[in-house]
Amino acid sequence: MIVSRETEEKRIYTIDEVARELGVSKTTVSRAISGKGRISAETRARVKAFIETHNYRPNAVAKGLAQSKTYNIGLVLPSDYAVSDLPFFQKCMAGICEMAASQDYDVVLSLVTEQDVSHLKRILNNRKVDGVISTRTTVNDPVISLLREEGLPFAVIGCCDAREPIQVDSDHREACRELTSILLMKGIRRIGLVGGNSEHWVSKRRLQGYLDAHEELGIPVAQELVRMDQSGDLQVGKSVDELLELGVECIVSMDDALCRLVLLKLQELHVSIPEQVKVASFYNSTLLEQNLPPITSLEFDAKELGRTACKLLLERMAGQEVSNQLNLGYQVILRESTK
Amino acid sequence: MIVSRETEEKRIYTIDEVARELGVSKTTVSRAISGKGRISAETRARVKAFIETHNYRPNAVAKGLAQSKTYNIGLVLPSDYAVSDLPFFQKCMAGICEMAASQDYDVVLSLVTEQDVSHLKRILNNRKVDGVISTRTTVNDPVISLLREEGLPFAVIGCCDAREPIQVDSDHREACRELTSILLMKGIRRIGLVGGNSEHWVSKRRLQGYLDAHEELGIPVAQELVRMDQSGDLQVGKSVDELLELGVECIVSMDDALCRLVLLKLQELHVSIPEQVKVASFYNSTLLEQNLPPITSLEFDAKELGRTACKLLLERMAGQEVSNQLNLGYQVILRESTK
DNA sequence: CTGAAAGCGCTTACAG
DNA sequence: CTGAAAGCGCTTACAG
Repeated sequence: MIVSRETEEKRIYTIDEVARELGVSKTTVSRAISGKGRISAETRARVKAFIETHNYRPNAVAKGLAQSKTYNIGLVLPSDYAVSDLPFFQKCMAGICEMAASQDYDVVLSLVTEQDVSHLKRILNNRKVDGVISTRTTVNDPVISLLREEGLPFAVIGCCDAREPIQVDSDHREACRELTSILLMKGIRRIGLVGGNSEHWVSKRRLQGYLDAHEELGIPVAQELVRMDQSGDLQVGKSVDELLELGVECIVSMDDALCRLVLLKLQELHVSIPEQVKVASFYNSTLLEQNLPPITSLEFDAKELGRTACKLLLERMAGQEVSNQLNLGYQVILRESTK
Repeated sequence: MIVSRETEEKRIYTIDEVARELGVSKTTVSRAISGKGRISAETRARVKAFIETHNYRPNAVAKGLAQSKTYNIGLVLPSDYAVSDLPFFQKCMAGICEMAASQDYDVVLSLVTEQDVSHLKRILNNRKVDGVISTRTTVNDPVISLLREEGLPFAVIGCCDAREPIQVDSDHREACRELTSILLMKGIRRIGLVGGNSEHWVSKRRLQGYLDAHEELGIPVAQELVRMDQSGDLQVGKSVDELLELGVECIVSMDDALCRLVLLKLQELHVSIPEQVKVASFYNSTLLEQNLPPITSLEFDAKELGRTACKLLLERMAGQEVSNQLNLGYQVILRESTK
């Protein structure tokens, strides 16, 4: 007897104590729980029953140490992203957590900026994770450099230069190409493009899709209609002014926050949508939900991106061969704003 | 010699190997690193130097096991929150991560809903965390029940019934009381209140502040102007219609998402702000940034809430006595929408 | 000031 | 099918 009756409920057993109580070795208890190694059905049942009624909960950290695993994966989030991106990251996070939990892995958070990846460094130094998922990639991404140096398995949601990392992404190039094509085929010629940080891979890919669509249809691109590296209401407002001057027929924004700024400016100028100018955006987030008129948008399944990235990462961590690149689909949602 | 020259760079040492290389015991190495126990300055310097040049990084998991700690705290986030709340949670998260990292703790994510707290249960069962921070509280909060049962130290950002948990919050009652007072003292009498889930403590507190302000000034509350449990554009739109019918002079929304719906409806009805109806909101998030006219709002320092909750939790985990309740400040930002 | 040894709570060859 | 023992990589009384 190890504990008094009164405290039995709250007692946290160790595997040693369980073994002693049952009169077996801890090897046996371990096997009954893990399912590894031969063990008689009867013994297993006895152990399982005891564990159940006495609420024995194996210490995952100790288990990890014995197996040289942490059962943690690191999740790198940019701490400097815009509000409009939040729903995207939130959904990624949900997908990642779900998949990780299904294999009894936990998710350790690391917030970084492009200037400061020290938080991730700390986690890697402490060896608190068996793998890492990063949720945004930039050109010369310091997170990726760090991860490659470390030699830890990792996945990115997005893409990067290197070949080894697992890269899961929506096909932004193709999505933007299709959206642009549709607009061009409607006879809309002067399509303005309002984009964010051109050092983000995702921006580059989208721009490429926009250019591809024009090339395919043999329609020359008017470079002055392409406005990258936009941020803030003043800059976007100015760009909208200039685009209107240039006779733009449609303004495609690379994210919903930019689109919101475009919409505010158009409203201020009393430009009616879609009569005078058509509008399209990305992400289809709640930020633009309920807008009048409803806004044409691309949609990506962020949760599925998270799930997939996590699944592939776990497989690679388990030593399986996994494909390095995977593009998930997207949807074009046509609404009144481009009618 | 343990390793060949070529692989030396990448070699991950154990404390045992470091000790052997230096010809000291691992006790000594441990002491040199932790600073605990007596050790000669010279020995310490020698150990430190070796560690530095050979890139020895103590295994935090093993350290944790030896100390019966995990060096992790759990962060419970509702996975079902609205977009407008995201910046708030994001900032909390940043504050928590920052404070945790400063004490070499990591943050393990747990996404739950009011219906499903199984993810948190898993983490508690695995004993992967030494303490927990929850970022939203509801009446009969299942997260809090679980945490109290478990007997783990925890903090909430928000408030709850129990007395033991650490509760860090903005003073929502007082904030809403002050905002309402200001409006009442401007001579505005019929103030509509559009609120969210009335089972959320934060909603209750705000409502109380609204009522208090009226009572203090001896102004009767028109119950029909109070609209709790609002969500979705249809319901909010209908409430706005009805409030206007009732001759409302100002509409206070309990969060920026609700306020956005109110604004959309007012715009649709061509009601001008602030001439015909005044408008105020909470959070002062980017969701309403750039709105014309600018919206009067309360502001809370979410990052500081996160920092503080984490700091108090870490202190309690270290066995210190800490105050259970702490209210942080807020700001009232008066803008054109209530002119 | 320093070290040998036990311990944190598990897993897993190895032997029987 | 089962168990004794070594090991995962640390910390920490205890003794010297």
